[in-house]
Amino acid sequence: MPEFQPLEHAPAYRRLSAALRSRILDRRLKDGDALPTETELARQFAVNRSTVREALRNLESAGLLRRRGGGKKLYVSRPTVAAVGGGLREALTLHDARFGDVWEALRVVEPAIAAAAAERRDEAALVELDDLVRGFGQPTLPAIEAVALVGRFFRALGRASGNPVFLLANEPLVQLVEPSLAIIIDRLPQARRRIVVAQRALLAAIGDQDGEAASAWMRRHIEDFRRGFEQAGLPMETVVGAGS
Amino acid sequence: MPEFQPLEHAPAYRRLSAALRSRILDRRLKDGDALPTETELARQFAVNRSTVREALRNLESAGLLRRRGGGKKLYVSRPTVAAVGGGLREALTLHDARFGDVWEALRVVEPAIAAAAAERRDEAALVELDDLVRGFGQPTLPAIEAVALVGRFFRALGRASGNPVFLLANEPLVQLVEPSLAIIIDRLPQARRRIVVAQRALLAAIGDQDGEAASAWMRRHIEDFRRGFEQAGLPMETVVGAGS
DNA sequence: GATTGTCTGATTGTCCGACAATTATGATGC
DNA sequence: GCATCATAATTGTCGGACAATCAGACAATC
Repeated sequence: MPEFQPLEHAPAYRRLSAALRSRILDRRLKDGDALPTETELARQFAVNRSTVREALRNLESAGLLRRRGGGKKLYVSRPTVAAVGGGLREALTLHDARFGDVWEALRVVEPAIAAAAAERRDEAALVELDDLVRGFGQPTLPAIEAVALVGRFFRALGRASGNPVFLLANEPLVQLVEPSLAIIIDRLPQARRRIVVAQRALLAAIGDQDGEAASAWMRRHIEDFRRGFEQAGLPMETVVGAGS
Repeated sequence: MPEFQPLEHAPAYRRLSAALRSRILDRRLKDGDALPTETELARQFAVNRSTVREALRNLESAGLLRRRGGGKKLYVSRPTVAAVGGGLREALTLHDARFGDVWEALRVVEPAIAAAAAERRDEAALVELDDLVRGFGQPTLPAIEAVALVGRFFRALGRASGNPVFLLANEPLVQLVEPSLAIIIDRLPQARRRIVVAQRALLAAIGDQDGEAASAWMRRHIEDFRRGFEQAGLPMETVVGAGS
């Protein structure tokens, strides 16, 4: 005998946010559209303004609504890559992802991203990557900024891949790996040089639209990263995001 | 001269949710802990209960707080895989991810998951996979349920991989692919047989802890999937999630 | 003893009304 | 046309209110 399902009596603020969410997902509310005022929404849905506000907070944190530059109006928006990636990073942190887990994913995903970027890159992406590689090459760069540049390099690769799925998968990995990378760059003097070499080789392969070479170099780059991690005295079982 | 940053006067509900969020992330509030009542929170943070509620809605939709089985109390929780994956699916839908993009990611990620699952699977995972394969083998199964079983097969693989990063990367892909799979199973009579063959081979490889074989079969399985998609008359440029 | 009914207090969901601070809007002057 | 300013509209936050319902204690019933 099948068990009964608990009958659902969703509170109004959730029904309301679901209603707005579905209107956004089916594009009846497009990216960039301004939402009516809270009072107006309250009138249309026949609920109190407080209820409307709870529903809005719900959608806001999902990245479906956003405030533009200090204004008060809410606009429909697509979740930004950074926001979605941040949520994923949070989730992974709370699920006790270890560095080894992240690295395993990096090893799988990044070579594919590099290959796709090589095959689909345009001129603008090439220029951006070149700038970043050049910037990282400067030996006087503080560690913090060096790490940030590596992050931007990986993100630029993600964009150059032209695949939004890669873009979104890439982001949390980069976010999770940045703190570890800071430690490595801080402790291992040779780390920077190895990164420079890899980045230059990647840039060349991408310039040649040689996906195979890009993928191979990225594989090497990621392997290097693991070695650096271990040489810096950090075990692969380290839980990522523990320090943040 | 660097430009001035707009000074941040974040509204109270956002500061409050940030405060709670950081307490959850640094484990001062652990998974499973019950939150104080809204009135008590309002007292402690010296804000109005309405403000507290807006902050809570914020965390609730991020999956950091959850209500347990019909109760009223809120408990700290880790975002579920399904919830995070759903958010990712939403984001990808709004970013106009095409089937080809999803497929490209599948081709990269799933073989790696299969290999990891083969190497790290335990008995329980093996039994579960066997059940699912057996269930899918029944020829009288309605299409809807067949699709659901395929989804559960992929999810079980993700769990068996023992890598939370894979688990979370897997989920949105499965969610995005399920509708397409339904169409394929509906239109192509041979689809089921090919899936059964692939699942059986995967199960065997995983039982043998043969990561190489599991990876190879999964690659074939995913290639099959693309062929099925095209034979069903759907172009790879189809925007996924357009119909939902 | 286990289940069911009843009471009581606490808590959530929702509403109403209010007001200061800030932003949008429209009129005004150049 | 463009800058300036007064005015209206909107958000953020507050206080209080009340019905619904949930948790726990206790009594009644089988």
